[in-house]
Amino acid sequence: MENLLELISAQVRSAFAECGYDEKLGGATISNRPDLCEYQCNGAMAGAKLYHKAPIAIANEVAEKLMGNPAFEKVEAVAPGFLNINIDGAWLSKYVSEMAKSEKFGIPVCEPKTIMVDYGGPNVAKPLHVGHLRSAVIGESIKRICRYMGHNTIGDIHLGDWGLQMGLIITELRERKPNLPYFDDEFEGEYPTEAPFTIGELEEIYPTASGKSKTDEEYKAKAMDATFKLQSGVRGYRALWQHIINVSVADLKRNYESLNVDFDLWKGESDVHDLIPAMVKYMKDEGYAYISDGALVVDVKKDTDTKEMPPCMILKSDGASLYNTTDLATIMDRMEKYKPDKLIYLTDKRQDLYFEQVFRCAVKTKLVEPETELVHIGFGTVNGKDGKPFKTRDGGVMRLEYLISDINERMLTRISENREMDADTAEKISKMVGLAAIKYGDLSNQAAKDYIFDVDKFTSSEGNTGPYILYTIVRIKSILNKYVQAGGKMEALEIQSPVNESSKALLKELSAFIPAVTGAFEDAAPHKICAYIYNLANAFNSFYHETKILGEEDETKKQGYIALLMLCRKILETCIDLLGFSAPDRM
RNA sequence: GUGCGUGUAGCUCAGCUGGAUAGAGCACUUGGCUACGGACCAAGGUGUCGGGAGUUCGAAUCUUCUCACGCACGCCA
Repeated sequence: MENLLELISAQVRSAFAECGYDEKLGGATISNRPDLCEYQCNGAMAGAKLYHKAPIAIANEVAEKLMGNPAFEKVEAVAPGFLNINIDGAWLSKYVSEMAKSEKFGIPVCEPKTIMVDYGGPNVAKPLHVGHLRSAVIGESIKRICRYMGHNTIGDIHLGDWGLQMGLIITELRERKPNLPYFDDEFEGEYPTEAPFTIGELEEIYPTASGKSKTDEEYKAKAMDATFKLQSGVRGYRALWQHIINVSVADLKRNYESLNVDFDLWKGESDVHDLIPAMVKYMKDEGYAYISDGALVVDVKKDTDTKEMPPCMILKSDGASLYNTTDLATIMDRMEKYKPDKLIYLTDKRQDLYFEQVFRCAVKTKLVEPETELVHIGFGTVNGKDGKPFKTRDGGVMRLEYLISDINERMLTRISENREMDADTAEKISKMVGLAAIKYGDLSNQAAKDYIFDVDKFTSSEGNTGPYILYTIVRIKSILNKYVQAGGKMEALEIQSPVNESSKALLKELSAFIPAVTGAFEDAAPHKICAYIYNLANAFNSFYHETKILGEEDETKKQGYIALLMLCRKILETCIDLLGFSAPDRM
């Protein structure tokens, strides 16, 4: 379906053309003066210069042509040359009614592309903390938006499961349990299927080992040796590594599940380890890579650069691979296996320059097709109320798990204050509302900016918050429920023409669904969906307070309201699903 | 030093492909359920859009200079 603004613009454009002006002038926008009109077109003012005519004269001519157009209730030319438009109620309701019957509310069918979203990026054996929140939450939403638009979308977690960190863990394990068969070079039997540690131990082992390596040179050397042995395939080390992955991934899955985040692929850095030698050889053979200060690099400078652009490093001077190497090998692997048209990465914005280098390198070395889109979405920091990075009270790193349970507890208290329900249900609902609070709090901000994680604000049901959106949905569900219980039918209901200002306002908001979602997709900006549903929820609540719905005696009108509510609920639910959370039946 | 980002109401944030009087929410004040969820709704005041200059009929938005803060700038990820 065509977006409503486009339909309006099309009418205005042809009016401009009929008057002998460039039709490009006819673009309409939502009015920024809702007290004067609903939609506006400013083309007459832009046209004044082109045609050496007073803008108001042009506007008058165009307005004249649009008079009597069934789509409009009012079109007037206002000094100095604005075209003020009000849409016809019946025409609008017909449009919205059409939306309600269309697949995906009329989102235009696109030519499907393959899009890979690389997000999450946790390291194994390390607990998730606040820093992991944004990548997961924003990435999940972008993935869902791409998918909803009709693209073949693949989410990959891109685990940090290779390198020195693994060597550190193995070293520390060896210190503690030297008698394990994994460390016995003579051992030729089957290794145990059970891991010799729990997730709790693992989470403690890594920081301990990391701390030791910073002060103890000998220990560090051991860790590097262990890393080397692991990477060269020593059997016991590989078996131990597999245990670490298994234990850790099981825990990660549980954590991501509680965030309603799921990945299609659980690939990691280790998956491309074997591809590196061939890739390096290729880059050398084709003359892309050369030695500089001992390291192997690819130049990625461009003539148009206004800034310094360091080369992209492929191998360190000791010959070891690094972050760049695995990322490039991953790109190569993805191109081969999935042939993506677009790759989207979500990381901290401090990696902007890094990704620019990697992308340029991938293009230059032809790892990707010239038309492959490479996008890095760098997000800002999660800060506390003091504007500094979010910490626990004692200044430590905040574990994501604790952050979530804090919020859930708060929601649980709120629910118990307001409703009577059994403990299990209350807990379940508090988790749903808590998740909405966290995700909406994050997603309603522009990704690139830092934001303040304000627990009081996020969990409040007043203002632009997740709980407010959920409350609105729950309210609609409750009304619809009552309607059904009273024997009302849900089928073949037609949305009727607006009866008052608030119902027209609601219809207008509903009609803005298509541009809201397509806009969020094009800019990879979930906050646009938040802004949209906040407006929609407001419009619904105003309508609700002004209109008697179930008490309406005119049956046609009443059914029209129910149809309106059903659409409103579906659109809200669709949108929060795109954001990555869902609404309970009660709260 | 070079580059990137940010700066909008007391606070948290929208708006940034130029348009009319710069918007929300919170906080503050007041009003509203014998109609469907009052976790709601309605009404009210708040601004050198960091500052200067320029382009334009018209600038928060574009250009340029400048200030403040943050970040990144080859062997970390």
